[in-house]
Amino acid sequence: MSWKGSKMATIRDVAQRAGVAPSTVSYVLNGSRSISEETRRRVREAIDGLGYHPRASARTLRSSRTSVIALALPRAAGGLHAVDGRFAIELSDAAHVLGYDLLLTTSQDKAEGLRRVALSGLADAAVLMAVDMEDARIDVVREVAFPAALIGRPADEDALPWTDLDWAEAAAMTVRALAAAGHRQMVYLAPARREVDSRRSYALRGIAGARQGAAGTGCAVEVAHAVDDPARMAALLRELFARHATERRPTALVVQHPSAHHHILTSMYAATGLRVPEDLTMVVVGTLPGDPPSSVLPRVELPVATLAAEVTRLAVAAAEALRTPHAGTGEPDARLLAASVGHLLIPPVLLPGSGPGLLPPG
Amino acid sequence: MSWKGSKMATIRDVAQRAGVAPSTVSYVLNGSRSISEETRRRVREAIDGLGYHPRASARTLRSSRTSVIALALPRAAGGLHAVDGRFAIELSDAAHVLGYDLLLTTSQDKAEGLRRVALSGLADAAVLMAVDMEDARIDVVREVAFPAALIGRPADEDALPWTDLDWAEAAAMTVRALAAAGHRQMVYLAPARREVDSRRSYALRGIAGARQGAAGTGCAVEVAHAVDDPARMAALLRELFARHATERRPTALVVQHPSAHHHILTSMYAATGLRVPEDLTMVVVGTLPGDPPSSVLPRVELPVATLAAEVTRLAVAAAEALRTPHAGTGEPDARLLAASVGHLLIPPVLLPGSGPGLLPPG
DNA sequence: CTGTTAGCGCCTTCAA
DNA sequence: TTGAAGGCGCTAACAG
Repeated sequence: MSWKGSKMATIRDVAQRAGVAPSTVSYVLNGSRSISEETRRRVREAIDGLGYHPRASARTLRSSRTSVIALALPRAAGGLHAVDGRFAIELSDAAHVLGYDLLLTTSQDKAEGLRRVALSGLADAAVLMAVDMEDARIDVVREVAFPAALIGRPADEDALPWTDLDWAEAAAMTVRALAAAGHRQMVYLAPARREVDSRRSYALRGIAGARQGAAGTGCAVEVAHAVDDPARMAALLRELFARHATERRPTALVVQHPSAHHHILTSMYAATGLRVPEDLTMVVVGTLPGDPPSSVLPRVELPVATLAAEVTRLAVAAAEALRTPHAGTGEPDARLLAASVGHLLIPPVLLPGSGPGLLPPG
Repeated sequence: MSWKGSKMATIRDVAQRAGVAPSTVSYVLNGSRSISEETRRRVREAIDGLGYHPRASARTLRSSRTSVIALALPRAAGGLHAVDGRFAIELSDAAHVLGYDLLLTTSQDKAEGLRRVALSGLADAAVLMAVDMEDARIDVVREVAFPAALIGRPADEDALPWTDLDWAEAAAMTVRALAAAGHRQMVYLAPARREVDSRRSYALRGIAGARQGAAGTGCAVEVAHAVDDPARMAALLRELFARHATERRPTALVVQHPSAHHHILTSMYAATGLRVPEDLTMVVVGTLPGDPPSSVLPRVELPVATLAAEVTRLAVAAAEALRTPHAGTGEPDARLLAASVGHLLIPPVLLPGSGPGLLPPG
């Protein structure tokens, strides 16, 4: 078979074996011109016989297409959310569906990895995960005119194509639903303060949505920030729920910190003496689909697979737009890239959970 | 700057601007021969001035090195563990440390993705995650003589280099520690039956270790398999802990299903009326470092970062071994590849957790 | 210490 | 419907 010790077969070996020209083999391979059935069969046979497989580097050098999409993960301090890994895998699947491979780029210092991948032509386009409101990586891809699409809604919505869950509406809808169910006091436990300080889009929009959802309902919504340390989180929960007289104690807790809600759920009783859901209604925003502990609670899921598929589509579209020469000048046009910008804001769905729902305890 | 609309700078542009030969620029770039300080400086200036960056495809075509490592994720039915994504990210970091990028390959049908990546020369080596005792991907990489290393200990330990947590010892050590603390009856909740049916290495070895650990202690260890569905899991917990008379009820639960222990922790009381840790000692095997809900429990952590670093090292070593010509014949030798096989079995550490430890309730 | 040159394997225009 | 030939950008062997 195709033992790698000797030289591997090339397109010329195939041509020779099939008794045709190398170009004919190439055409058979990528079907860009009509080939007689007989020739095609002979070429196919030679390919199978030699175990031939085209070399990606030669293809890319010639055609300047890689069939690779780069994924720029954030990798900020402390930010090792389970959701990042889940996205990586879903994106890999989505890319394969479109005929692409996925290259991981944990961009650490000022998006250096992303810039390197773009400049060295390792990928045709990039997907940027977990964007900040003003993201340095956005400047990088624009500077080097590299096709890219974002998971996350940046402040400048027209700079690049993006897709995102509508976090603001997710939070607002949740707060409104709790208010309608009769809650008067609630706590919105937002992502850790570091996420807010680094202006992560989902965190800021979620908080804004919670405030906006409360407006007009007459509900009091206190916003707090999750902390990583278990002991400090327990202290925070005590502070939030134990400092009030019983009749003024919040009756609902909305958690937007996706990686903290397990911990909250398991430590709530020990920390505050309150049981979920008997003594406290808890709703989670941004859970991963298929997570059993979340499925008992009312929640808004983060549609990871949909987001992955959509952002991949947008990235590929951007790559194609850049490759297509402009009608007038014959050159690929930066404005064309901007014009191809598309958005997709996914409307949140509030799922009931298998528990007693949103009604206040008692 | 380096606007992509026009043609991008090549090594010849740099050479011209610096007044040297293209090869000189190449040598400055990869330092494989001594260059005068003056020349080096001029070349550097030209590179910066033009915003030049070498094209990866040209490099690869010429040198047949990609500086890319492929990661073959399993992607079996239902197997979307949080640990997979976490590994992907840690591996990406580990690869970057060694100067490699990481290409994701969600190998679905009979490792087709992996075979394609190997044959098309997209990567220098592969890392195979979550291997089965007899893994089809092992046959694939051997068939095409592609350098690879495994996360997970296969049945044939000498086929390829691998690294793994010593799951058998982790389970045995846990059971022994519980027995020493005074437990007489315990439950070992192993990974889902599907993991066992597909002969996942960590699952089989964990179960074997639990049994072996029990032998000689006089302890009764019942092995059960986690299930995904919350309702069925609750039923299982009831079955395991509620069917015995109180004095014969198991007093300890060891959970090896890494993605299920959150759910078990949150649903145990509702399902059985037992509280952790007041009424039941619970130990978790294979938790992810930094997971707050796990840190309250006694546990054996899965050292993801270490495993990622080690397996990357092994994969790169395998790639280099294959590239090095055999002393005698001048050809790279398949036996050399086999001889370079290395293993690393990481000894488990039983962490105490922030709770009351291993002592039986009451 | 530096320059010249021959490809690596493939795609694609041009010619038949 | 097919063949011949040039070159994508880079590295490394050979020559000075």
